[in-house]
Amino acid sequence: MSAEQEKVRAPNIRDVARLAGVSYQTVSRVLNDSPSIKPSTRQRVLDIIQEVGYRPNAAARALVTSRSRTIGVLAAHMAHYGPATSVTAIEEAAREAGYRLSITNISTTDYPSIRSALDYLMSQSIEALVVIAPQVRVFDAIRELSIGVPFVTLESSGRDNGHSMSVDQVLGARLATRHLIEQGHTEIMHISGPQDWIEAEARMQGYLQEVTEAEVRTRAPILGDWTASFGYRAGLELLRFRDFTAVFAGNDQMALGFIHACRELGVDVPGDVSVVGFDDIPEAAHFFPPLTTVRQNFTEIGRRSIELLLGELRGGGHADSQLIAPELVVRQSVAGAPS
Amino acid sequence: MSAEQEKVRAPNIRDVARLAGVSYQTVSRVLNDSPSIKPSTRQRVLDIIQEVGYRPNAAARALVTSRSRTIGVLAAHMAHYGPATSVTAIEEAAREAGYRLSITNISTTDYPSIRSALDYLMSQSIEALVVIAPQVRVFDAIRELSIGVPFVTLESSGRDNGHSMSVDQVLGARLATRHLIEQGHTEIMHISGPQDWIEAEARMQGYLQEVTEAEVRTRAPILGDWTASFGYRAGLELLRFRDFTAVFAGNDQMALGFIHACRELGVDVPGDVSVVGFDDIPEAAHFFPPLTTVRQNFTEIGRRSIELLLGELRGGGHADSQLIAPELVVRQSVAGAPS
DNA sequence: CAACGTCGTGTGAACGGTCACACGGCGCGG
DNA sequence: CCGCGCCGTGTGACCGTTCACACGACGTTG
Repeated sequence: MSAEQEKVRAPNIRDVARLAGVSYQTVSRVLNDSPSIKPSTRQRVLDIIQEVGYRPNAAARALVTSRSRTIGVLAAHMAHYGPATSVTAIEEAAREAGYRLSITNISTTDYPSIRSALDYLMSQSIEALVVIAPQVRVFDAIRELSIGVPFVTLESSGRDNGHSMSVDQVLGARLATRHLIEQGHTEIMHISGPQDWIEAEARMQGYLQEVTEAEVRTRAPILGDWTASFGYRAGLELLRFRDFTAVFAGNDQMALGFIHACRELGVDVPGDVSVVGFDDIPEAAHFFPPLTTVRQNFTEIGRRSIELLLGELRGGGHADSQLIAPELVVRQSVAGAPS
Repeated sequence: MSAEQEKVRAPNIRDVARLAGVSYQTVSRVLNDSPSIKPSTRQRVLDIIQEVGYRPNAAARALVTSRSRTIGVLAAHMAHYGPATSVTAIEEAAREAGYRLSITNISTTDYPSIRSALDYLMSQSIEALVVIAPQVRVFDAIRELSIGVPFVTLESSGRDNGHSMSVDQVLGARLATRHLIEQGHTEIMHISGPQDWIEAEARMQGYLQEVTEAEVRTRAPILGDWTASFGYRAGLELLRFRDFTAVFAGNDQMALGFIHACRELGVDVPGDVSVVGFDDIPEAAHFFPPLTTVRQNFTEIGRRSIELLLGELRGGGHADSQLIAPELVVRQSVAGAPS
């Protein structure tokens, strides 16, 4: 009976105006802090707003200004560490700038599913789009559907379309591979991510570049799926022929799985085989052995992607792609090549 | 010059109506598939819609119906495995039901920050709210701010407010502890999560209950922060006195860190000390040793929370809290107590 | 002292939909 | 043959805000 808010319409701008003894336009001006308004009037309006708990209606605003103040996020595997971390940063930056986010996750990357996700976002009249779905297919879809809003793609280095914001995957992979080579390894396997992921491809390129440059024998990478389980199974398979002394895994999870397989087969890491991962997930420092890996700053990526988008939204001129440098984190999963 | 869409206003419902030779109301009826409409008319309208690429304007709809079709999500630590997984499921379920999500993440759980997050969501006139921020404080804030929409809290078992949807944390903790006891352990440490997390508290309760029931000596749990690093440091500290033979960690990460410490100090897991975790993150199966842990189905939680909210939104009568059973996953980090 | 710019404020229309209601035509029962 | 109900469709109002423009008062300038 006390808090029985029986269909009491929320106060609108005219209610506030009436109570403050001004016109609705004046209230609107206060809301959008327009310069020419008498301080005393402003204060009076502000007081009333506070008093009645007035909240501007976002829908009405969006309707009349035709600006939704919404940024769409299209993510694949949003639950993974990297994307999730970036999304968090994106959300924070967007909120700070007065934008809201509309996130959608795609579980499969087939064309219809991308299309439907994009449709879903467009139907909310997003003003900009962030894509964290680093599959080649997604980019094709975006180009093809030619969405009419500024967009930025995360984690898509190498595929420079003028709208990307990513850690330099190629460089990261080179760092990892070079580290292995510097330790004297000449037989280096690469367990890659899925072929259609741009990140996976870029890391593979980096590996390949470094390996050929150092005139070390190139080996055909094996294509995984990012999971620890795959790393484990791949390890079991690979270790039947001990014709390598080091492994560069496409991410930390696969590295973990691989190490698991090593242990099960009595192969010592790093004694017999050295391993380096990619991402530096928070757990990597506590793997056994603590994993040498390549750190990417996902937060930075997220933050800067919104910055870029916002700039484009305001300024007009669209900013260029940016590449963020990754960092090799040396721990204990790499040793010199056994003789 | 080709795709130069110079400020061409998107087609609206009246444009479609004109082109189809009907009134705008008829188009509206087609959109909301109202029953009484001649099939031929409907088809004609549909064709035009397709042809001109008409998209109903969500803002206009929201304005007139005063239904935003938006569900708010308030998350703490959205980048963590559990929340991220739940959010993914929530997103999918919501989208399927024609709702969109507005997600906001809080990094600190002080009152102002919760309040501002809630404000942010309310200003978007969300129709319902999902809270994945299992701190006591958050609940108090919600109650106090008495948001006028149905809400559900995830991961808050034990704190039954009639709106929760969670895995039974107490049961999970009992399962874990009992498993240890059944293996003959009588000196069991518990590394808990932060005290103000409801989950942490519930797991501690479960541990305490089981331990007292089995008439095993109770030990004061140590309060951690969920991170692997904490588990590691705690391990280093704890292992100075080897007065326990088993550890129940509040989550898998802390278990990992603890095991890391063990290894560094030459303590064998599970030979000298048994360890069980909580969550069953995908990596847990590949830890060394593979971690015995308690699995919670985060996807199920997310899915069902939306189901509950949707029911309340449609039906009216609000559903009860639900508890989902966790599952003990036995791997290799637990052995019998050393004599 | 008239003309003019500036300040602070108000008025009408528009944004793109839905809702409530009205309306003509047609089949059917009394 | 008239009245009634139903089917399919149209008309006006309204949701809550901003935009374009107008307007009165006042101070300044020629």
